[in-house]
Amino acid sequence: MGAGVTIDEARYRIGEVAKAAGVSTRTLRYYEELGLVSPSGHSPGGARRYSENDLARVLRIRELQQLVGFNLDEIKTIVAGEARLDELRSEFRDGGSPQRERELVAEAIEINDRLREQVRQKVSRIGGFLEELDAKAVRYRQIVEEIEKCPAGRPE
Amino acid sequence: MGAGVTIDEARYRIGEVAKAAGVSTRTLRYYEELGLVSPSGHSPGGARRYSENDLARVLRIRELQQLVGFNLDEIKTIVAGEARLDELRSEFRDGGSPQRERELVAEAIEINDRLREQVRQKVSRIGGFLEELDAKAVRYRQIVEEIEKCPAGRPE
DNA sequence: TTGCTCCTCACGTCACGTGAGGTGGC
DNA sequence: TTGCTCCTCACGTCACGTGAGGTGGC
Repeated sequence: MGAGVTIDEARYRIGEVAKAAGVSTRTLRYYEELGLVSPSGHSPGGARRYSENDLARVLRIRELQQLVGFNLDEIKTIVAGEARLDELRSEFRDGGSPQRERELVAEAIEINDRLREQVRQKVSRIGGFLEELDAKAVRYRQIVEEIEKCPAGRPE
Repeated sequence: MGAGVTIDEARYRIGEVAKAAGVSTRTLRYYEELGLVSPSGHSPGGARRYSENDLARVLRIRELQQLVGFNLDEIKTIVAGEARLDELRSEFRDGGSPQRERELVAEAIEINDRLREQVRQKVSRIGGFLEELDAKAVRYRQIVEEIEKCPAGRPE
């Protein structure tokens, strides 16, 4: 059922995807084991072949993992929601039921808003941390100046 | 040798420190095992007693771990450098050799600057990610509007 | 044919989580 | 004395790292 044409060709080897995403091949196989990203195809000999879309998924997973700090189980839920949204896009072009469209977009908005809130908090926390480091840098420079001014020790 | 007076009293139980730092008691014992933070004292019965300073160390470790993404081995190096700087402060007040002071401050500045650079990069990356999420949020809202405008399906 | 990359086990590691079984402190 | 918290093993888990030993593709 539906069009079986492969729009996004699977031509990247696992090592190429690993390098592009900054992960190990072991990591990609582990993600596949967990059902997070599977190669869109295989070579006749059984080697994994990834598509451009597969690589994008891996990059997305890394962002959620390293920048937001989700574990792979939470990430699985999020990317599943986003995959549903991709389905929606096809349905939308094919003129699916507007009722269902509304539902799916509402769901996507909810996922995205929750994510935004968490990332905003993270940005704020790490921004505060950076300010502390900057303040420290200023203080250190002042200490250096003080040492230079009285080279023979401290005047009580 | 030196003053043996405990300036910073060790009066917090492990559970209190754990709660205040948002970690488990297991985590605190693990940090101790690695030589990252040890309780400043013990009860007669052998229970750990932490000082205000110990808690600050734990919070510091968490920042470096969660916000910057260092592993515990890297963190050990950093906090060791900062501990040396605390030594410097005592030495400085006691009027130590200005030569040695200069060296230690220079070292502290280097550690701090490296840290700042990494955090800055992180801030920039996560900031970009947040912008993407914001853009997505706008797009989703536009899609909702479009659906509302043509409730009978898509024209063409 | 020679390298290089790929494959599947499978054990190791880091940063803890989670009981098991027992003792301490207001 | 009753809870609650603490103690030390010690095995489990998550997200991979790291070979072992063998096959595939330009």
